Amino acid sequence: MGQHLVGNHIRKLRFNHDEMTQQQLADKAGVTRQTIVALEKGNYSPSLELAFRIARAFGLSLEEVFFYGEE
Amino acid sequence: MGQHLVGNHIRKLRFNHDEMTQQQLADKAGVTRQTIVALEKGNYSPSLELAFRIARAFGLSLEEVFFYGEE
DNA sequence: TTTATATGTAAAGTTAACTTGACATTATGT
DNA sequence: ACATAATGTCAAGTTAACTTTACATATAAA
Repeated sequence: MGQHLVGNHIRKLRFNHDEMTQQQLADKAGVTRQTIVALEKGNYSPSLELAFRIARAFGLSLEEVFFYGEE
Repeated sequence: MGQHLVGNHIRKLRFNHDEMTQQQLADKAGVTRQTIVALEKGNYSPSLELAFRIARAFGLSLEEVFFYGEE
């Protein structure tokens, strides 16, 4: 796990976008729900490829979903 | 390795930015030169964290360096 | 009360990102 | 001719992202 400098707004965005559930987002992004849970908890940061798919699921750019360093 | 949907402009950007060498970029991004070589060759796509550090090394946003799908 | 949906958590396994180390090639300069 | 810097490539090892499975809790609806 270590300390992660990458954060995200996934949880917040899920509720702003049709109240998307973890499972729905996972399906759209092509990962398991556990992965979404881990990302929301900040356990680790995603691969760049997954980051793109998640941003795409929200119709947003990478940097609207993920940030480096403190918010 | 697999097929990667994520591409980058690293090699091109290196030459546009002070003709930065692979080693210099690696140092700035905090990885080994082998990692830069692999990324330029498209062997794999970086972690999101590394993607941020590389973009930062160029003073660019993530999506100015990396793209999803065909260019 | 029972059923279904959404979320939380945990642990073991797989895979891909990244490291380490080593050597080859090419070009530039002395 | 020799040295040095930049790049290419290969192989084995480590670690973190991601999967799979499983069970627990909470809420709301029938």
